[in-house]
Amino acid sequence: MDQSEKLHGHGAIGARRSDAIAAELAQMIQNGGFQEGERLPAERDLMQRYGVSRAAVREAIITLANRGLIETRLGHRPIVRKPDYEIAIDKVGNLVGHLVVDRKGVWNLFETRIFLEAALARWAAKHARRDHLEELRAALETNREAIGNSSLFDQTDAAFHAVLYRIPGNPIYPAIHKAYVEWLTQHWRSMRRGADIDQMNYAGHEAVLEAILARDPDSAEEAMRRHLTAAWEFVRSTFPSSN
Amino acid sequence: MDQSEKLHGHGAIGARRSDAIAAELAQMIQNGGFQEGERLPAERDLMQRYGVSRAAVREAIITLANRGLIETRLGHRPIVRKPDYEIAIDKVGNLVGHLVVDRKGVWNLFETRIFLEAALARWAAKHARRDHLEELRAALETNREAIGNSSLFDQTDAAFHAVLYRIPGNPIYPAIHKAYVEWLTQHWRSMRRGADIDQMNYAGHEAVLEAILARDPDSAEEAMRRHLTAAWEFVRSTFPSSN
DNA sequence: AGATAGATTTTGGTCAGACCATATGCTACC
DNA sequence: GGTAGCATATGGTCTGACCAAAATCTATCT
Repeated sequence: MDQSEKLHGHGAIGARRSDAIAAELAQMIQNGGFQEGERLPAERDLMQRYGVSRAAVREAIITLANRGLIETRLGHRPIVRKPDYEIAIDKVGNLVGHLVVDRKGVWNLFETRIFLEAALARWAAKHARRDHLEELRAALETNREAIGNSSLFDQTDAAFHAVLYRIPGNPIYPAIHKAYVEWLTQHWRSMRRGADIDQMNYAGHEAVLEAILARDPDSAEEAMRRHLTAAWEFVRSTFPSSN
Repeated sequence: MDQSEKLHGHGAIGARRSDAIAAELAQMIQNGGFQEGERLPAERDLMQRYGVSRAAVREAIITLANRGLIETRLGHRPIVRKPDYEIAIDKVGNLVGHLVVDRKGVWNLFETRIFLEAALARWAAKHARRDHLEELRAALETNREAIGNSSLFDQTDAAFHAVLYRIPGNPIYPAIHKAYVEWLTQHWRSMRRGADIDQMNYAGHEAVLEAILARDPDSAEEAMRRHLTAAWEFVRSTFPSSN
């Protein structure tokens, strides 16, 4: 197949040559034409292969790099990467950052978290295996020991919730959890608080776990909703009243 | 602030100048330094403002365009855009394409859909307002009339589910629904089927609505799970047995 | 022979200047 | 006053060059 012919051929108005090249390379990466870790041809090779200038090739390379499909380093040929769910969801953050700056945007996001975690708690109450329950117990204990140490508490807090995201066994859920933590955390990192707040959050976790252990989906969902709604009250208080 | 100074200063190894410029412009867009619809300065202006070559400016521009923060047209200065949730999620589709090609990847995605819609059905049964119920009724009726017309049925099918995504009043849910439809549809578009399949899916919708109207969350969730699980059986059958 | 240090080559990052295609806007003519 | 045509602005592309970092090769030393 003559690639340059093909690329020059379809004269979609306004379409950059680099876009066509990027699309072509992206498809080759997705279809296995390039394996993970493999190195892409050098820019000077690609410009010959596609019959375009180096600028066009570079613009395509940069597009792929922005998508996370390749890694670029000075002096190196680009390395092929195949982003997983976490990386993919991470990229969304860059796009919607402006939607999550005001109180309403953060609330929309937080509301989906409450909704999802309530459903996860319900799921755990119905389907969690014994090893999952043990994980939850251990995470709760670690969380209890961190009461009073703000940064450590946050860490163990997230770890407790993370277990719930792992229980369904679908890699998409942990990726979503990571996104929640990264996007939402920055909004309450600056919060001053004492051990009493930690104590309250710990109590919330405890209630959730108790309901799960009792195999009571309704209570588990309710406990999680109560816990996260209470947490939201503090996030909300950190926002300027105008927004 | 002397931008060129700043940009040349932090010599983070491997960092492209265009990345720094893109980040700077992206922040100005998000912070309202540029309003939606406004036009960015010309490339030749930006190269002077940042003290870099036009290639560097162009690479930054292309990065922003890929993120959907600006629109570029030949002969036009770039136009500032602020992507909403739907556009953002759209962009992710490019990234996870390779994760949604084999059966396992599609199942992971479909499983989250079952999980989410089951929770949405539960929510609707508990909180749907009268106008929501009326919307559901109307959507179901339209869906019934489309039985036998495959493409029209798919359309009204999606429309019925879309109502459920709208009920919580959070714009993130409809965006997710759009993503599901776009990412998953292509895997069963090619499916041959008769009116009997439409009839089955319609019956599923009907059962869901009945449970919601009866304000029975458990039944609503159960009906939705049954409906989507049945739908999955057909998607699954379209995959090569090897994957 | 193997390891190490230095020279050469590869390769991405940047710059400069030019030309083309398209959109915009001005100007002169009707 | 409206319209056609010309000048201008602007994005898209090309060519060729230079720099910096990494990789590779080579010669030297142990």
